[in-house]
Amino acid sequence: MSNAQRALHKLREMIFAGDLPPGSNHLEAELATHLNMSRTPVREALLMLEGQGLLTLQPRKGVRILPISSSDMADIYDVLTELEGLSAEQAALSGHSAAELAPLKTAIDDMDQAIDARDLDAWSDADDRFHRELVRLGGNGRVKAIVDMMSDQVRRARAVTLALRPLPTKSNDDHRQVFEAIKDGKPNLARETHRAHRRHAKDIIVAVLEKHRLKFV
Amino acid sequence: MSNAQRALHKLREMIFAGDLPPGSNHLEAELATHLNMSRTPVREALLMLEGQGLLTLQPRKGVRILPISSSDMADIYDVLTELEGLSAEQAALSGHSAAELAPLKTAIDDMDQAIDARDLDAWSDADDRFHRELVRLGGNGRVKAIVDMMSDQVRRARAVTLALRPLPTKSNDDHRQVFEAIKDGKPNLARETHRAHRRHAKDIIVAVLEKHRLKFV
DNA sequence: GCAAATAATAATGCATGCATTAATGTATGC
DNA sequence: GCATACATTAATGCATGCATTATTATTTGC
Repeated sequence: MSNAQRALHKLREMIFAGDLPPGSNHLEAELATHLNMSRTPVREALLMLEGQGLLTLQPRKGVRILPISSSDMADIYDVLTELEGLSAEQAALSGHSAAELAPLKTAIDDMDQAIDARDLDAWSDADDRFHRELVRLGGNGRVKAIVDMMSDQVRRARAVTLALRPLPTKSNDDHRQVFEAIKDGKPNLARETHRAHRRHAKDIIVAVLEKHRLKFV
Repeated sequence: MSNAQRALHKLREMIFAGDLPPGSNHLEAELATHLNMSRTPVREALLMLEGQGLLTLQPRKGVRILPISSSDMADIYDVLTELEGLSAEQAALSGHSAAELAPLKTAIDDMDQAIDARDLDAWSDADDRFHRELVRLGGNGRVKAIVDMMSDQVRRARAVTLALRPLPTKSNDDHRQVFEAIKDGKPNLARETHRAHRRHAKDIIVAVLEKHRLKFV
């Protein structure tokens, strides 16, 4: 694995772990020293992360980790609503076998378990799996790439919001309905059910972000 | 303007002009010589273009300009259908003034003129303007960024397909209906009308690409 | 004559150093 | 005392060169 790849992964980790918090600035040289390599591969990694919307390179001001406002999150959820809705529709149209749908089912069951156990991390992990699997079943590579990027942003915001909101006990009913619609080959139902699910999730997370926006820089 | 920026723009031009055709391979050093700069800024530009899905960097094989298959184009149009549909909906919800909607109207009128004059380039240009303006009116920055990227790919494919298909005399009726729905504040109508328009366009371009896929590498 | 091993070639990945340029601090004139 | 000009500082942007590594060519053994 190249140094640039290593830098990319490490910097992503640092961003998601909060070592590089939203709104903070960092010099290329600092990051290079920290990563124990020269500026060249670090710069390459930073350019890629800029393309992914996680930061911007500001000449002479350093690398700025982009904050996520509530309106950013609204935009992101709107995109997710459309593209995951499309994925649900396409998945229902594809006539996937029970075996192919198994990971989706597993994710839903895991969420149930996590809710019973009041385990936020486990729930969050299973929720991610559900949405990733849904998009995979949709079979559109571009959608997958876009949703992955947007999900990164959601994950960053979730680091703040998850502790601030109740366990989403109800959302798994939605997931199960989407699953059934896909299994039964009902594209329109799958699509609209999932869209409604995402719109609801958007309202919740945007409200939480608005309420606690002072915590964001 | 930095050399890296210049390289980015120049390489994009070369790709869209067909100087770097889909499927072709090129060495970093060659490109750097051609652009009259060192490999470093060229490499930075290439990394950005890789992020935009126009090419891939293959160690020791050179830069490969990505070909566009008919199934790629189907995926891309599906994304455009959803996100532009969302934009039309949001634009209709925003209560834009006649002045704000003027560029959209102008683009439609220009397409009419281009059709009368049998001017494919002018039509293509006005069509781009219409879609870009629609997305701008939608007011979602993420949607705009994604649609811009996908539109680049459509433009690359269009370089091949435009000469192969008849002037889209009918499509301007669709555009006008979308415009009216936005002006009249009918989000659902705007959304569904535009979605139908894009689905139709998808069928046409995919059919053309399938028929002439041998021309693509 | 063919296969495998080895050598030669060539392109990338990265470290390094320097020139450029923006930002900050200092001094000078009014 | 304030504003403007100048000097200083520091970070980036980029050129350069080299080490690494994959590919190709060559050789050698069978």
